[in-house]
Amino acid sequence: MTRRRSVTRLVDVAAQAGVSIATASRSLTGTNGVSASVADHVRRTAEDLGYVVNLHARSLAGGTTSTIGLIVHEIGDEYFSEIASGVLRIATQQELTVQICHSGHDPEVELAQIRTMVANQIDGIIIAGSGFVDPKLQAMSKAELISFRRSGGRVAVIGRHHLAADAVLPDNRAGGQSVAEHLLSLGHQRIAVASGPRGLTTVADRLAGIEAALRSRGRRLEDVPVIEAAFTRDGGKVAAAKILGEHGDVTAVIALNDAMAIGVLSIFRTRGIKVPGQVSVAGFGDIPVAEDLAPSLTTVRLPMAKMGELALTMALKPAASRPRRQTTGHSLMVRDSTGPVSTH
Amino acid sequence: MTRRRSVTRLVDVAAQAGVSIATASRSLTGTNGVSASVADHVRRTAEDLGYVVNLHARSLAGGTTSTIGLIVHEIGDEYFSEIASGVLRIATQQELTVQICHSGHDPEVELAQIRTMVANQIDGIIIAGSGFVDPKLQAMSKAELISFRRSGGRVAVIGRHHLAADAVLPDNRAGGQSVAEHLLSLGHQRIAVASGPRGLTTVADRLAGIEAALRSRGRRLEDVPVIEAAFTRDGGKVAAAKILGEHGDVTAVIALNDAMAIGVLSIFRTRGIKVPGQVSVAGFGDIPVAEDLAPSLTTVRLPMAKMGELALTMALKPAASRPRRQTTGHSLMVRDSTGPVSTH
DNA sequence: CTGAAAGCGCTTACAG
DNA sequence: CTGAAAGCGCTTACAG
Repeated sequence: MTRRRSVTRLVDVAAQAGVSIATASRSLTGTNGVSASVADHVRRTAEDLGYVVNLHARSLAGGTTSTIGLIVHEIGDEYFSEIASGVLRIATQQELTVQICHSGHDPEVELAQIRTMVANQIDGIIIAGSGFVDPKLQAMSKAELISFRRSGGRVAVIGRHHLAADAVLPDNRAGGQSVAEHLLSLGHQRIAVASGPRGLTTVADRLAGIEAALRSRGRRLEDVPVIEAAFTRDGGKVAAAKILGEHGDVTAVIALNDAMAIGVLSIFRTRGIKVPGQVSVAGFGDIPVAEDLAPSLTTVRLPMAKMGELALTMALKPAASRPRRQTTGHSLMVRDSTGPVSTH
Repeated sequence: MTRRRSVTRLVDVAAQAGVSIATASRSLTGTNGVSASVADHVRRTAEDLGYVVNLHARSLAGGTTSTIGLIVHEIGDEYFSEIASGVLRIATQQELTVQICHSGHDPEVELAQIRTMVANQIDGIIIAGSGFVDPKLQAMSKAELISFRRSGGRVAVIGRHHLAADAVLPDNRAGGQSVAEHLLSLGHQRIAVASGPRGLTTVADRLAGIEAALRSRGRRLEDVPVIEAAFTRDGGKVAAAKILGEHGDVTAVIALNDAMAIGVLSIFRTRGIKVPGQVSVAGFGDIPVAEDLAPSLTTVRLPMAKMGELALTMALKPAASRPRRQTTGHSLMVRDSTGPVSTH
């Protein structure tokens, strides 16, 4: 954009304080080897002059940036804004700058964003979106991240990726199992799943958990309608409409995230379907509003903000020889949207 | 952090392509004055080598960064994540990097964040939090922004601030008036307000709108209990409890944002208070989930994502001689949480 | 403890 | 159309 007019520079501070720029630099960065009185004087002078260091110059000269990049699918989605909130909490605390961008579930966009971040000499990258079941889709991103790591960059991902990076692993599989078992134990036999794209690892893992629960009762996932739609509220609406149309006999719906569950509840409300009287509905994630829905939503709680904190914390540690994994727990929040299967 | 090992630099590309770094630079930035064939060759070479420009060096040499800063109170709040989503939409489109940070309703934190951004040679700053009624609280921020603008930086704020910057002005006053009139016309005489801190301009403006509606019916704001609490869901709970305890006769509650309204609904549900049968509840903002609450929330719709888009769009335009203001509209979304005053 | 100087990786007048 | 060179504002060996 426009060329910036010159502002106060280190050389101005040094001149004003009557020292060399080397001493001025050391005083301001807190490098030792400067007498306390001189350092103090320089700092005061800088303050008086309203000096702020040019981070680009510092980065170029010193090789550090103190900034980390955060890639989310869509910040308007509460799942990601909670994660982002956790990341920002730690970042503020560590005086780190955070760059944020959308990937929109698109591997090509993700790759472009990673490249931009690398170009920005970012210190670390956190990828918070779901991975893809097909490793080919992220092969380019993977190559980019490997070279980034090789040059000293740090990477942490949230969720299962084929990116060979430190990872925070949400308890998707076990969570899926818990919620399915909950419904099965309430007597539900005809369960449908409002699912996001099965190409996403998040979706695949949650489905795998549901499958495990079914298996333990001698049933198979293949016998359960899994309706794929967008991993959003609108996707939930689409899935709900389809379930109503094609599988009118279901007594329970598991939505694979809370956004979809909200869409399902919305359609059911519109169509006058009683929840949980006629159909039980469960979600996944436990975004803050889940307990304020009516009926309040039974869902699998994942510690989103905590996951953001963990990811950044991992990224700040020196790289290990092999990728670290940190699993989160989950808890099934049983609320009002699920109940025993009605027997009439 | 750690010093980065050297990666492919422009000089490597130039050597490989057999041209000077000046020509290589021009080819890559698309500056004209390079023969098409040479430029093409350089670009291909760069691609082959996986070259990505060092933005810090570019910034230092050229004075541009292509990055903008976004300051929100808290990204976990849907109001701000919607705004951020709008900002990111435009930013992606314009190939701009976005730095994001929390201010947490704290003027000092805000000031520190602004300074960091200025130090980062950011091209533009967007402040999305509410302003403060007391101009003194942001005097330092204002000074910082003025000097930032003087040196070529661009600033846009969302909401009323004493910052003398381009502003997107949410329709807070008119919105407050609309929602109050809605309730008054439903026959409600005893209305309480679940309010955020009155020191925030957002709160003050919404209250002013409510006051205008009351005045037009010959009533005064002073006669209405305005319960101040945190501008969050928890604050809404606190306010609701207080209203129930101290003003048990109210028939309607206006919450000054949707987060507070959700808290109010939550308490009312717990206490078994029928909405809108016993008490009507209205919010402000229309976050996406508002229509999915039960009862669905009557609220003032503000185009949050659009506001984010507008703010960045303004910031990208060359500065005008005097601050521009762009007002948004609002619409009252009448849903199920408000109804006529019960007459028994 | 302090300073002169090299160098980080680019862009952009300036000259040809 | 192309290149040699200066310079952006810092940090950090290297000398003293």
